[in-house]
Amino acid sequence: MKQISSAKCAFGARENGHIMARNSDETRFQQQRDRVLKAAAHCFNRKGYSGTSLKDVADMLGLTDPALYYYVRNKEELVYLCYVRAADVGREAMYRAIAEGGSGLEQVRRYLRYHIEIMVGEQGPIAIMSEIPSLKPEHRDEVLELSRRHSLDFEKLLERGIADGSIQTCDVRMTGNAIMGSINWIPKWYHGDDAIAQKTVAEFPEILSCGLAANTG
Amino acid sequence: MKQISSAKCAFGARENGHIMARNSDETRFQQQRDRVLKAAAHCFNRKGYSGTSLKDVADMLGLTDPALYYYVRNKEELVYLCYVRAADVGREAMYRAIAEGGSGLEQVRRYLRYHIEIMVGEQGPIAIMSEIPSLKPEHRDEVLELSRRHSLDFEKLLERGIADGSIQTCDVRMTGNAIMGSINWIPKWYHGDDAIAQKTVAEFPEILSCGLAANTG
DNA sequence: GCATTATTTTAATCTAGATTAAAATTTTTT
DNA sequence: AAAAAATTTTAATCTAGATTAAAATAATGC
Repeated sequence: MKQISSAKCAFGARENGHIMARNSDETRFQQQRDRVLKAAAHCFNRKGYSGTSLKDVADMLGLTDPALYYYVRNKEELVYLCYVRAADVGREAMYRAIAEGGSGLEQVRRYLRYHIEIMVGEQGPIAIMSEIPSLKPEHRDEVLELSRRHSLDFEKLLERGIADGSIQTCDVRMTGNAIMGSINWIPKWYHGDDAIAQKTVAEFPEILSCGLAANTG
Repeated sequence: MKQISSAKCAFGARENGHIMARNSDETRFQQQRDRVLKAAAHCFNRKGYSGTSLKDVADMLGLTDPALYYYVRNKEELVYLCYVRAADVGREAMYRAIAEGGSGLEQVRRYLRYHIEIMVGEQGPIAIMSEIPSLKPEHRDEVLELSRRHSLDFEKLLERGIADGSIQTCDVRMTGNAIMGSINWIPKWYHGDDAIAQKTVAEFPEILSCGLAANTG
């Protein structure tokens, strides 16, 4: 009985925003839920949304499908949380990149590196946002909003670089679309090979930004 | 009765490769099926795979869902055909670009323009390949093969440009991943606005290739 | 060790939406 | 205009996989 209440409390915490865990039980719950989200992201990226059943996700964790309902209300919410998590890591990467200052171009490069490091690193896999439209309206709107805001933030970064002369004049909207597309597509071809992860982190940020640099001369 | 036979014939033609239509009836059948595939691509891109029912697709065409079974065996085949079509337009764009010759960089630029023109133009919408993993094995393997071959062809193009000095040395695999990701993601943000289509065709190829050009000097 | 709470399981439901069958309509052929 | 073929519809099924209920197990606090 109380477990439902506790679960509800945890859910409430999530729904209300970012309330700190009040005790170690909630922390454990959230840790487990994170494992669920990672497993789900892995399955969604590898088997597609319709191709992954809750059983697939549960199997990865050595659980049985109904156990997942202890952590999420339903499959829709599972997807939703995966997407919120994906948005979070992007925002986090950008936040860190900006906090460290430097020219616009430097910040862009750093953001790219951080975001990519996360996508191919420990914290991954990050779910590709393929099924936003089948989220329920409130969730869909929220994720779209997060996604839109991230794009706008990136465009602001580009504008900053144009303003400080480190980035050449360009259509920031289209440039943003291009670069974000590349990043969002990574999970399509990256499947956990460490060597490729290394290479991606080393090469990708440069590839994505080498066309941006202003001609200094 | 015979209608099934005729449908089978049409299916057989597709399965066997590229047999020309023997009479106008088959042409009409194929035209209608193309309309079905376009409608499906539109729905999949807008509503996600799991979010689009066959009824959604049928509604777009003023049909009823079972009517679609006259054109495709099942939903899986509908997706499969959408993806084959997507692969076709990419191959077609590359073929045209190469046929017109020029330096490696010129060919790359032309390919990008052609492919993008198709994606935001009349022939669109082109389905995003989000659900390859849930295709049945033979279909999945075929689509993956088409996709892989296209990537390799693009990498060859890059290598040609590097060889002839029009493109600066780079990791062609990663560069290909980056550029293809941008292109594949287009349907995520392009939703049929003609003005944006114009802009995309004008800006995108340049954005994607401006980092490639060798420093001539 | 007992009581309480948290977590997971087993065993049923439940349902949207894919699929099929048969009949009706429309088109083409002769 | 009748017959044959092509296309679409209406009316049922059918099923995988999500979801729920209740019970069982494990963990925690006292």
